[in-house]
Amino acid sequence: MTEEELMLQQLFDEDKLTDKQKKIIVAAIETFSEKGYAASSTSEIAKKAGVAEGTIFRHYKTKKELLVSIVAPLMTKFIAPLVVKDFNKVLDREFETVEEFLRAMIENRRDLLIRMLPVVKIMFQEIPFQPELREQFLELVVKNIFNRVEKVIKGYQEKGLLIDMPPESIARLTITNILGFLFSRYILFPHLEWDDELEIERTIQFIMHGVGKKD
Amino acid sequence: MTEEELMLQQLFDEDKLTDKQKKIIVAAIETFSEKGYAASSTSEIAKKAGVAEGTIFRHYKTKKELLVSIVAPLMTKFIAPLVVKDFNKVLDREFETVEEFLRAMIENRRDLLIRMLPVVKIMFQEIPFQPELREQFLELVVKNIFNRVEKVIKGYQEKGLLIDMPPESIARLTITNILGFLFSRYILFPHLEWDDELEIERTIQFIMHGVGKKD
Amino acid sequence: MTEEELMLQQLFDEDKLTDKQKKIIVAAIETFSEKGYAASSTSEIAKKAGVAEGTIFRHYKTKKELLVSIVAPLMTKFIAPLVVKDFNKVLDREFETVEEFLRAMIENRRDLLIRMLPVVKIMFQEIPFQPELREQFLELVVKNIFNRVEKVIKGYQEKGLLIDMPPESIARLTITNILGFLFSRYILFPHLEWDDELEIERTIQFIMHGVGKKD
Amino acid sequence: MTEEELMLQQLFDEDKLTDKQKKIIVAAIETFSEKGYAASSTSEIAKKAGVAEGTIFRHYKTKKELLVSIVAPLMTKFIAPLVVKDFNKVLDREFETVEEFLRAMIENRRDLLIRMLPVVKIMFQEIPFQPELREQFLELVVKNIFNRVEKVIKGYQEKGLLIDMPPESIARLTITNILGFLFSRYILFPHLEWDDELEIERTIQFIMHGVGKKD
DNA sequence: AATGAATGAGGTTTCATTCAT
DNA sequence: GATGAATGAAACCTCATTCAT
Repeated sequence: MTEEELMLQQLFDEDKLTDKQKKIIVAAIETFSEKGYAASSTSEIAKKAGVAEGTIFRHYKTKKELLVSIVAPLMTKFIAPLVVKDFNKVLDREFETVEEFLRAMIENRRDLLIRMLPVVKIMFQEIPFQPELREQFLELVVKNIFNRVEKVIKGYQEKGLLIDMPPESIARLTITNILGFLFSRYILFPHLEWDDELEIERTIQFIMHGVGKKD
Repeated sequence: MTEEELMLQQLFDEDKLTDKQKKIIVAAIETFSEKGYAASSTSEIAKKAGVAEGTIFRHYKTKKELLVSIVAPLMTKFIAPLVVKDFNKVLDREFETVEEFLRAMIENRRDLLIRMLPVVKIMFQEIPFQPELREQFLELVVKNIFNRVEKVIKGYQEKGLLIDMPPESIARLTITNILGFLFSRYILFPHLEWDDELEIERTIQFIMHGVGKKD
Repeated sequence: MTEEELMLQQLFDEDKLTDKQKKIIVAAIETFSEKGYAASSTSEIAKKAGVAEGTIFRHYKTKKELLVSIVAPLMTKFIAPLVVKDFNKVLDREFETVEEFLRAMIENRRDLLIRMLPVVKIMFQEIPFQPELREQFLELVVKNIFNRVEKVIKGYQEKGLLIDMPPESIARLTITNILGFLFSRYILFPHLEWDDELEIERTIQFIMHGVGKKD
Repeated sequence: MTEEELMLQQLFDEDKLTDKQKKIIVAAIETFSEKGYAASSTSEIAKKAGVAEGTIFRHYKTKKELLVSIVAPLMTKFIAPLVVKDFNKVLDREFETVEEFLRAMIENRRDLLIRMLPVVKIMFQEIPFQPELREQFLELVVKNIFNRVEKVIKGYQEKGLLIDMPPESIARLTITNILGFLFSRYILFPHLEWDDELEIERTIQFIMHGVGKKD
């Protein structure tokens, strides 16, 4: 419960939520994440939250609104550091090498992603089926991240630190590897033993140098 | 319809399916893929297939059996070339470089994956929620592929064509990038314009050399 | 039950209704008529019909569709004799006086209206709230009846048997009195004692001569 | 709002209503009239009134009490002039002809009826379903009006101004026509164009002389 | 083999009403 | 007096599954 409240703080601290609302959100996240949105029943969520079923619908007009209200804040939270003014200037100054930049970004967002893992899971599960989520995701995350990240990539390309592949491809491949690691690590095979720091290092190394032997 | 029948041939040719069964499977694949398993109703599938609701349950005892009967064959089909005897010897002889091997593997399985895309989508959507599927997937695909692929990787490492990272990490990173491309290309953003051949080339290049400039 | 089935025969004989469907309709008519559409629950109707609640929704997609499917046939049935070809010619020949015509019309439709009384009640209760019913009513009943009746009225006016008031006003006033009688007789005060033949005679007399004393 | 307040003054001036109560009543009348009592929700009324849901139940114990508190005053208001002492003497002196009497009565109550139309609509809609209202209506309106009106009719019959039909029939037919006009005019087809004065004249003419040509 | 009417459990949502603040 | 969060019963409706034909 403590951990869930911490997670809620991260996602929802700005809103003033009543006690019951918090319980509903925690229960909904847990249920959606375990069984998927469509297979979760509001009655089950209500029971798990210790709340009358009607209470859910007093706060969220529909079940889908409950879903969106859970997933949407994650998106804005996730891109938060990217919408800080003068983002790239800061980056240029702070990180001399791409490795440092990658390591900082991964560290920076990893905590959030891990803590939000159930919500992240819900988000990726439902994006293919919920047009609202898809639009929000494209609007908030894809446009923002890709725009900003492409600028950063161009900067490093001009410094001669990255190859001349189109920035959007570099962005796609890089993000794929970061999410792919997290996905394997925390969603597909969480029960295997992982040396996180080592795997992150390997992922960064892979992104930078591939797996081919330089000779 | 012709395309769907072709797809069925690929997946189900060994079974003798009646005409109605084929229609049911085609309709189920389409519906599960569009709306997800839990959000698809058997009545909708029956309507789309042009059969009576009862007919579905004559062939598949439950809705879940219908799901499994659709997804399971894909897994065996997918790993088919890997279970051929002397798989790695064949590989060793045929491919002198890792690039060639990767290109061949991607080309070889890509057609199947793309043609089966709706089924692939269903598979990945439902694996987290259906223990039966998860077990089958781990047993058939993960163990088989990783075992075999690790052997191949070791072979190339001995030839000095791959870096000394542990084989399972190389496998993970490589597969992540291939699936990551297919996922972005066909599931997340199928409506964007893609130059497939080019992106595959870039993915292979990325796997081999990363994005850092060699100097 | 026998009477309800007779009523159903009148209203629905052309459709092939299953046994359960008939029971649903009978129960729905009874319930809607007693409590009003909005205050009737589908579960109550199902219980009264001796049917599972789901069965109602197999035949009628929504509760409103059930309402419409009950009321709509009444409208077409009611105007049936008016859409017979050469309606007015027949009338002209058969009835020399307006009184005879009125008496014939009242007799002719009265049976139907009385037998259908619960449905008639439902219809008038719901027309103000259900746009679908209102439109159907205007389209089928008002346009048809008024058009035809106005022709008849003009015929009698040309013969010098009716005063020169505009036909639509004569129609409105006449219909008002017929329905007003039936409404008072069967809906407002059914428990009072009525001499039907006498009241009909008085209503006709009233329509023809008013209540003012001719001197 | 001004018009609604005027209407409220007419109906409710004797009670000391708080500001919120007035808003609740106005909102309830509007909602009940538009959608019917059973299909109106207290939450919608509260929203429309700009008060909290609980506030309604502070003033009216149940939803039905709210209904009754709206409709009941109309009944007493409506029969007000009829319960004035020496009603018929006054009438006898003032109106030499039945036409004048009818015209005066219609004019006199028409304003009230039109202004109160939403409440009238509610009243007629709900009388068949609410025993309380039905009893009140029978007690206050029917008995009072019929008793008094029959006396008036007998007076005119003795003067030789009305035919010898039983007074209750004359009353029924007359009232039918007046209400029938108002019902058609304001409830069934309010959107059609009407020449009110003309229709009233025709209704009076019809009541007095019918539609048969005197020859 | 195929149908489709029927089921009843369970889904989401609405609602009148209560009560702590 | 007023609020509005909370309730839980009941509303409408959906659905996987069964079974007589």
